[in-house]
Amino acid sequence: MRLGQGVEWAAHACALLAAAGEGRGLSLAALAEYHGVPAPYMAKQMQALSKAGLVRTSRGKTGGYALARPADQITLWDVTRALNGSAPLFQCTEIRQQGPCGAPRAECKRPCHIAAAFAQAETAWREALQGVTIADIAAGVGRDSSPQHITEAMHWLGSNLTDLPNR
Amino acid sequence: MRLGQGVEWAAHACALLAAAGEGRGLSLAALAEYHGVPAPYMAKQMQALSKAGLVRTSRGKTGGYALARPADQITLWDVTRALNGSAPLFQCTEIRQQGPCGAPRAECKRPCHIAAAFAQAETAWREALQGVTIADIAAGVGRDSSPQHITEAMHWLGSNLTDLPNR
DNA sequence: CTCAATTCGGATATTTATTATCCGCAATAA
DNA sequence: TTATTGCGGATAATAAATATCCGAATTGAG
Repeated sequence: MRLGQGVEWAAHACALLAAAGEGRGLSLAALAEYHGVPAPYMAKQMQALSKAGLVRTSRGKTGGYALARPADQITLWDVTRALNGSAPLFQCTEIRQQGPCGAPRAECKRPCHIAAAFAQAETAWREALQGVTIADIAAGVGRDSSPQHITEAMHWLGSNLTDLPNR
Repeated sequence: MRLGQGVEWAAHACALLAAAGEGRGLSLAALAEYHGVPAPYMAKQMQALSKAGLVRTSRGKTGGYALARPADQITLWDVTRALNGSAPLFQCTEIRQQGPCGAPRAECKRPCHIAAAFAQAETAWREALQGVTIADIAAGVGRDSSPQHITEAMHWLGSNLTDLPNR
């Protein structure tokens, strides 16, 4: 089992958009080029973010993507759910009701203990992701990078930024 | 993304073996029949449990499976890892090093912040599963079942149990 | 001690989901 | 109007999970 790598791409894209600043965005081509990934597939991830309301878009000559709300109000869980869906990791098929000694339906009002345990574990996972925002990620990256690298990246950003209309 | 249903089957099988008692086991055919699942595929799950050392096996005329250690020393994480592997849910492909502004290797000694956040979330998930044992599951099932159902299941167990050699 | 019954174990097809891509349509700014 | 951009559905290629089979090993009975 493995989380789709689209989640990774989308998270990096959000972090980059956070660095772009409020109301400013990047085109799909710029996002794909910055991360060195194929544009058509990156498009799919960005569309998912748009559909989930995490980014806002503008079409046309100066179109592109920008964060729909401040970076400290977008969590990694939001991104994960947008791309990977919110379906539970563990899906109970109620095999306790099958077989020669299957439990009668009357005793199955509450979920199976195994399913309940997995649901609780998944909640712990989700809450951990909800505690990390895109702003946290962006701040961390800035802290780890050398001033030289930051200058280089900011220059690249400056020549690719686009102002999005005030929604 | 979804956890394989083999995990569910294996967890139920372990709970049933816990009810069988110390040193007693069930054949593959019995395990499959009890849960109403195809035997050949159940075999695959049991083999994985055996390979991970969670159950011990005995071949021959009176062979079968039994728990390798007390049920309160086998956690749901053990079962999950045995069947699903211990590979991380989120696999970082280090795209921060790619593209025109790729981070130099010298700044990538520590893991990417996004990967670190997912690793932390996965730890929370793992620790939750480590806190639930097969004994907990078995006790919970017993608590939820009617005396009538328990009697029925115990009778079925009694006519299918097999004593495994003292390893 | 031999043989036959019964089991586990690894290797093998089939099905399903994910990944990756393309092209026509709608929308926007110059 | 026109060039440019994102959106959406449809479509191959790839990986994973599912389901199954047959050989090897072991045990109990004869």
